[in-house]
Amino acid sequence: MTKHPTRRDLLDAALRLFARDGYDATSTRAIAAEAETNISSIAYHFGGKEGLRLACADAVAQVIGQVARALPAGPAALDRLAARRILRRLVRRIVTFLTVTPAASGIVGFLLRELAQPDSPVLDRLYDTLVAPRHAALCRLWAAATGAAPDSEDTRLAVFALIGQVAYFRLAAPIVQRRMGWDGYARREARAISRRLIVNLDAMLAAADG
Amino acid sequence: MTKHPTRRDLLDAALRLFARDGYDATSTRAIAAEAETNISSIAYHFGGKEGLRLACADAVAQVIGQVARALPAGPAALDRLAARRILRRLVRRIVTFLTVTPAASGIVGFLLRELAQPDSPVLDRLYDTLVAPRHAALCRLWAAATGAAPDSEDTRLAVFALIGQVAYFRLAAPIVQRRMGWDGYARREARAISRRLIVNLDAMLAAADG
DNA sequence: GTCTATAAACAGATAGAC
DNA sequence: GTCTATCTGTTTATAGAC
Repeated sequence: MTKHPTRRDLLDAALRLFARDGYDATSTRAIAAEAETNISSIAYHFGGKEGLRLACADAVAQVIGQVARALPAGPAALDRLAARRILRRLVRRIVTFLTVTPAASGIVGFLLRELAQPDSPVLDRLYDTLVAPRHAALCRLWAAATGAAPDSEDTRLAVFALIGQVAYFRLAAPIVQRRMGWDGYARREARAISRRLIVNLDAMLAAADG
Repeated sequence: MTKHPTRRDLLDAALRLFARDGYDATSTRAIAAEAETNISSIAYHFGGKEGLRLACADAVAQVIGQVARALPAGPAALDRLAARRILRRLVRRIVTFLTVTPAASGIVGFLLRELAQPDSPVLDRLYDTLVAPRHAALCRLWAAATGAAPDSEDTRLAVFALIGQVAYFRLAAPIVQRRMGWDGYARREARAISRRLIVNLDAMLAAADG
């Protein structure tokens, strides 16, 4: 055995299996086998299956944070055109990440499964450190791009709708790919999705101009 | 005990629990308890846990079929305005169903969990009887409303994007409601979501007019 | 740090009384 | 049809050798 089973291997394996099959459907035996180590190493490194789940949540939050780093953090004033440019870049960036990045399937699959579960023990952590600040930043960007109030109900809903149409392509990937006749997501498919979502974004922005 | 435990009770309980916690995380004991009957009645009525899952899939397909019944089945020619009217009605109808119908949470939750699982044994059935024909009908409607080709790649993607932004509000309901400061979805919330999604739909349609 | 072996709880399925 | 009781396999966690 030339390769040492490590903490990192377990984390990668767990993220992949949690995303594909769900937390409960994934046994620690399967994770250990995928990581090519033994079961008890999970308890050693993470304290147990639940600890591994929380570690996955932290890893996911970190990666998503990187992808969304194009978002301006502060409430700096942006003119309309600059804000719209950033929004378009973000949509393209997120679609590319969701489709062609190899680890994206696991990361987003894990995230969406946890978010769909109202009483998930990792939801609080993910919401406070990831969802709330990023969504607020997107709302400020949307407000700058459209002239709407950043805290208005409609602004927040518009941002959720924007996120929703992007996220759906990863969430419902099996049926999307089947219906499109695609074997998976690669560069060409990412471009086709990106193009349509940018059209939609521009249409929503144009509608805001009255 | 005035109420007889029945097949229907088991189906309702299973749908609710499968949607909330996922298939694997739901034990037959929990289903039986929720239905106020005993475990072995699952085997009696459905042959086992997997049979109950398939029965849930059939029930879901039937209800969704009812909600989408406003969709024209045939390839009858529609003028632009009529097609757009139907599209708007559908969006409102689906949002209302997703938010205020009590059973919607269970039905959609179950559906989305199954669709997210590439190798789910019920995916094939749901895809053939529900997803593919409804998506195709929506594509024809979209084509009639915009002048695009009903089978073009972009038309199919546009329809998925449209579905995605609606579905997201049910899928990510926990974070949406937390961020919006909502206690749940009721009439007022459904109207707010509907209003934004109709704005987006009209914007997308307007963009198609060049 | 990594392993084997095992404990204690839990799963789904089923036999058989009524 | 509905129930109790139980079988058989699997789960997570852990004790302890190395």
